[in-house]
Amino acid sequence: MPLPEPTITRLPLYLRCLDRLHESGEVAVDSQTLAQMAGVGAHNLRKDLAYLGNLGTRGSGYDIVHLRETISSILGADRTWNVAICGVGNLGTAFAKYLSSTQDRFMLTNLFDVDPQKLDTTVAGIRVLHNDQMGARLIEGGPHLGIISTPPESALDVARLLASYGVRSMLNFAPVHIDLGPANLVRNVDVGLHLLMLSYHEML
Amino acid sequence: MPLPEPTITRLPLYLRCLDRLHESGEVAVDSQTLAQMAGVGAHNLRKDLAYLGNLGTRGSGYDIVHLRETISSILGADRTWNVAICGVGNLGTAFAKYLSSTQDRFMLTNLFDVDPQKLDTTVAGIRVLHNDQMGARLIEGGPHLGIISTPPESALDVARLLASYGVRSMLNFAPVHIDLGPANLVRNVDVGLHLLMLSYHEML
DNA sequence: GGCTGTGAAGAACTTCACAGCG
DNA sequence: CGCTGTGAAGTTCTTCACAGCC
Repeated sequence: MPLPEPTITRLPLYLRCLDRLHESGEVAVDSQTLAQMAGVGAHNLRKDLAYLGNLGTRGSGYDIVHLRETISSILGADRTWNVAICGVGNLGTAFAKYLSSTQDRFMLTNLFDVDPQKLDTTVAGIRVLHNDQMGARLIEGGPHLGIISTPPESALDVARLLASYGVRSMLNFAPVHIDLGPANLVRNVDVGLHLLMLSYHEML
Repeated sequence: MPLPEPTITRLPLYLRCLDRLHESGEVAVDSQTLAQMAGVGAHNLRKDLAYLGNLGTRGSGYDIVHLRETISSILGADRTWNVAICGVGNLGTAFAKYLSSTQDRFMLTNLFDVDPQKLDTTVAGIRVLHNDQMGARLIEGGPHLGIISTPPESALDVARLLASYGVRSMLNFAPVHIDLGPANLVRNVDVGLHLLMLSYHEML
C-alpha cells in the first residue's frame, strides 16, 4: 500500500523536527507537540504516522529515536545519496556548498558545466567537468540524484542527458517545466512560479 | 468566491505556456494542446479556466491574448512587484540576476546582508545595504516581496524583521521552516526537503 | 462538427469522535 | 487517565459525461 502523496511531502518535515528534538536531548514527543513544530494538525500527524505502522505508545506518545529511524528508512535518509549538479553558476555553487551541511545524507560527487572558464576549477572540493564526461562519471559512480541549475535554454537537454545515464530523479531549478514521462521523476522548483503565487496572495 | 488552492498553483504554469505560444505567433489554443504543454489533464484545465469566467469560444478554443491578460491580471503579473533579497551569498546573487530576466514583472529594489565584505558592493545593479537600513528603504519604497537566502540561523530573525517593515509575502530558501502566522505568507522552498522526497521516490 | 462549460459522480485527503491500549 | 490508532463523516479536488454554443 503506497503512502498518500501529501503524507510523503510531510514526512521530511517531521524528520527535521525529530532531528531537532533529538539534538536537544528529548526522548519522547506527543502528537500535539510534534504537530505544532511541523505546522500541521495533530489529527493529521497521527494519521500520517499510523500509515507507517504502530509507532506510538498510547498514554505517552512517540519514541523519538525509533520514529526517527523509521521515517529515515522510509525516506531513504539513512543512506548516503550521490548528487550530480549540472550548471555551476551562482545557483549550482550554492547547492554544492549546501550539500556539505547535510551530514552524509547527500554527497556531492559530480559537477558539470560547459563554460570553459569554469571547467577544471574546484567548487566545494569537486572538480568541474564538461558535460561530455557525464557518461563515464555517472555510470561508474552508481545511482545519482541530479540537480539542474543551468540557464533555461539548456535545461531540457541536460535533463535528457542525465536521464540517458541512468539518473532517474532530478530537481530542476531552471524556469522551464521539464517532464520526462513516468520513468523519470523531475521536480520542478521554479522561483518565477513561486513569485507569481506570492503576488497573487498579495492581491488579497 | 475564492479560487481553489491547486488551481492557483497551476495558473502560473498556464501563464508561462501562453507566453511561449504568444511568442511563437499563435493566436488561439484548444484545451487539449494547452493542457499537454502544462502537463495537466485537459478536463482539469477547462475546469480551472471556467473558474475565471467564460473565456473560451466553443468550437475553436481560447484566445491567447485575452486569456493571457486575464490570468495575468488575476495573478498580479500585469504589475511590477518590488523585491527585496536578504542574504547576498551565491543563492541571493543567483536570484538577483534572475529577476532581471522576468520582463518587468519583478524588479529588484533592495539587497540586504550583514557581512562587511559584501556591504556597499553592487550586485545586479543594486547596492548591498546592511539589515539595519531595512526600515527606511522598505517603508519609503512601498510594498515589497521578500526573498530570504540567508544561513539558516538568521532566517527566522530576518523574516520577522521583514514582516515588521510591512513585507507580507516572502519566499524562504533557508533550510528552516518559517511560519509567521496567518497575517504573513511565507512559502518555504527547502532544497533539503526536496532532495529527501527525491530519495523516497528513488527507493520505489 | 468541434470544443467549451458544468453539474454530477468519483476519488483523495482531512477532520472528527471515540474505541483501545498502556 | 492520557494519548494513540482508526473507522466514519466531511470536505476538497479531480474526472467524467454531455449539454450548449459557435
